[in-house]
Amino acid sequence: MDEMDSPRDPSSRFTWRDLKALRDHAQNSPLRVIAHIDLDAFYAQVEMVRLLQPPHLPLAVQQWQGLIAINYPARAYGIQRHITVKEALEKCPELKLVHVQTWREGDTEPGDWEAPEVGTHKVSLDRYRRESAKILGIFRERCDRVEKASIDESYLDLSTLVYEALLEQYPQLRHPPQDLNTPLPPAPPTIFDEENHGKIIDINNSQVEEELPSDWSDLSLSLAALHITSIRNQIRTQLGYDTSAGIARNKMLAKLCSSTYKPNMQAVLREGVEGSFLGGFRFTKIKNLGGKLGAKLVEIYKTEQVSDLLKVPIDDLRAKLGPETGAWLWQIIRGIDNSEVNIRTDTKSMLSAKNFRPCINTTVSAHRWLRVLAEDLSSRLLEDPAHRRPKTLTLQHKSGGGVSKSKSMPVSKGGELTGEMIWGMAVGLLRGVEGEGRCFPCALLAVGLSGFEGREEGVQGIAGFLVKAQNNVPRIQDDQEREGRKMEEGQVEGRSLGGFFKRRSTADEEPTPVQDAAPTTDGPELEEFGEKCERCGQFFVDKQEHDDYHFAMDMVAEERQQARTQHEQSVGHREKDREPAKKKVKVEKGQTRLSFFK
DNA sequence: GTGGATGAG
DNA sequence: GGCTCATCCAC
Repeated sequence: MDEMDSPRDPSSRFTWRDLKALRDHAQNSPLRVIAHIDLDAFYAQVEMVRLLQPPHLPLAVQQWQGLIAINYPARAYGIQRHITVKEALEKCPELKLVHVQTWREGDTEPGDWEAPEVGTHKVSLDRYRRESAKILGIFRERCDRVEKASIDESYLDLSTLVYEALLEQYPQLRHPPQDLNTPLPPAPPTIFDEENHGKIIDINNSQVEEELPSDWSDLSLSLAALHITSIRNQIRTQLGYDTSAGIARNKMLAKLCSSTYKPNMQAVLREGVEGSFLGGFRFTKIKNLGGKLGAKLVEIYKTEQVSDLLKVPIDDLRAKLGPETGAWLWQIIRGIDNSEVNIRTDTKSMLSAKNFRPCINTTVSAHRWLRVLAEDLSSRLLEDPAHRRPKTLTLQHKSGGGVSKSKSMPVSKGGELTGEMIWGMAVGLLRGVEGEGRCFPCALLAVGLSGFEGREEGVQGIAGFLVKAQNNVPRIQDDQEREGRKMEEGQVEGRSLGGFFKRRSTADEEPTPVQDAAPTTDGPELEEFGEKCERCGQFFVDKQEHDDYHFAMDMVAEERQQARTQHEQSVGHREKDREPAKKKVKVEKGQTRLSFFK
């Protein structure tokens, strides 16, 4: 049996250990299956569904005079992101334009104003956040490991699901031998078809079947692709949205994959073609190489092609980029990416910002805008299902000259964090800015909340928190060659040592102990810092600052009342963006064979 | 903990 | 370009 690479060699390239690693969604499992899903022209689709626009009509979402989302029919007219509304209409007079929702001062909720003015309104993305949450809900319903990457993108780790499907479909995999290094039994042939799996990326086309004998890796990808097809169908039938997806060994490849055949399409990157697939890309397309690090690479190596970088020895990369960044790059351009799918879904910070053009020049004006930002934040706070509180509040300020600075302060514990409280704190911080130097003219104000205490979802137990995800670190570290720690060569491990110890089979795993976590320090008996305010019950440290809060609050109280009555008069139509919108439910192909996953 | 940089969408 | 969000680092 010493014959190398015999085409008829029945044994699998994978071992039983690899199969267990798949079950445990280990980051280094060679059978790992990751999907990346994103929504096509997301904001535009949200408006199309809401307004019952037929899918073939051109539509764009507008923010002031710019476009922030353009649906595919509109793109066919050559309408792109950076052109103005005027230019877009010249290219396509029948273009349907929808402005994002906006707030005005005193509004208690954002509205659909036809022609909001940049001087008096602030945009609100709430509608898209809400739709995003619904979509995420479906992902999580169908997959136990979901990472929300942005408002319109998610990663799904399908490893455990695929493992379970494999066992169900191939019972011979249920009985592992003593020695886990034994090769798996031969895999049955895998047939991909575009109807059910999506596009199959094979660089050399027809030869692939010959060059790549089928193995369990193909089966894994196949099962994953079927599941993703089903999930995408669910998104379309329940919510009306088209998505694009990529299915591959890891996050980086999955993401590149999903963008290959947009829109409304998915692609599978088969085992064995990763190299040639990646080699064709400009490396600036790879995550973390789109900015300064990528530019630095271009400068050093005078190329943008991944294929050229493949010729550079690892030592050279490490010498020129620093040991960690160099090692990371060496791996990433070879398709090696062990970064984990991070199952955290609630956001860790919130920011509400407003650019001023032209700049604002008075404290009064600044206070009024802060009020709007604060109201935005407090309403978003209310929608947080976990009802969490931030630890820190930050005020950002950018002067007319472009100099930006930020100030932050702890958020004292207590009752509900209202818009007025947020506003009061922001006003206090602004006062600090004013004290330090030129505050006006002011080009930007932003208020942020961060340090949310996570009553985490707990669905996954604590396993995920024990792993520090050592291996995800691009960075430009010019001078400092701070070696300090080891982290050697290509093999960035970090995980999996405890893997087999910790986890039993998924079937007999005991319910994860969630709620005994520890009462933490939170609680009524906790001693508060500082002094308690007679008026509002808040605890404060800096009396001056807290007085400012009340001062500012009183000052604008009457203006607010005024603004409110104005608002009520002008609110004409405010159709809630409910509208079940049964859009285009056409018969979906490929549903029948997917049921085993459910 | 705070404030700046960087990167992404 | 405007608006969010995340992570890392120096202080």
